[in-house]
Amino acid sequence: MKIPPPKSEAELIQRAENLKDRSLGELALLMNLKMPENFSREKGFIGQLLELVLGASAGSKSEPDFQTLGIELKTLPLKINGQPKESTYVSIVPLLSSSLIAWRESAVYAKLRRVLWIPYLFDKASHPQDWLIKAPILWSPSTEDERVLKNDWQELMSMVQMGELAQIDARLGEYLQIRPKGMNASARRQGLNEEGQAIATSPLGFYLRPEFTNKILMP
DNA sequence: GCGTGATCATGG
DNA sequence: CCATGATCACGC
Repeated sequence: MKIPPPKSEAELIQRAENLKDRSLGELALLMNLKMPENFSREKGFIGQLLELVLGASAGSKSEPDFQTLGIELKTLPLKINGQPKESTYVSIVPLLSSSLIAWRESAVYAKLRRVLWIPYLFDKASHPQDWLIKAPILWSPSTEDERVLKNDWQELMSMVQMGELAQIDARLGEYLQIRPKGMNASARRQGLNEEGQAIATSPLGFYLRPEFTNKILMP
């Protein structure tokens, strides 16, 4: 079952709204996919299932999922109280960007300028096939959201570019944080030290804090 | 091997 | 309980 990409934002929204109150098992059946035996391993399954169902196209590229529409797709697991259960991965942290990057030219902005959020109820008490999809939210950051995101991004990227990797941890950033993003703790990438020399470091990613995605759910 | 899709697992 | 740091599968 191959779903073509949506031709317009309106078509994408309509598709997404048709998924409301449906279960993950239904969608997997529709796409002729088997639900994973071990969900704690295939962690990306739900995101990939929704990409397929909605006709997303970017694959593993560093671009928004719906390239021609400029829209990023994000699934968002909710606790039973309706609040986000986890942070949301945005993109890899560029460790070797030699020149200064403008916020609006960044991968983070490219992905966050317009996001289709698909929330779903993550409930450990039931099987993932019974988890329900909630109403989609097509979102763009408000002026104030963008101000904070840009500020976080600039402060964190400044540290990366100044070679202050040792001082970066997940406590920095109001909405946007940096955390490891690799196969495991021994994964290595090339970064810079304070002298501008190449050093080995962990691969890092930008993540949105759950406090922020909760504001998106309850504007 | 790297980036995307993310969630897991433990300490405090 | 929850955030931080660690981890897993897949496509290319």
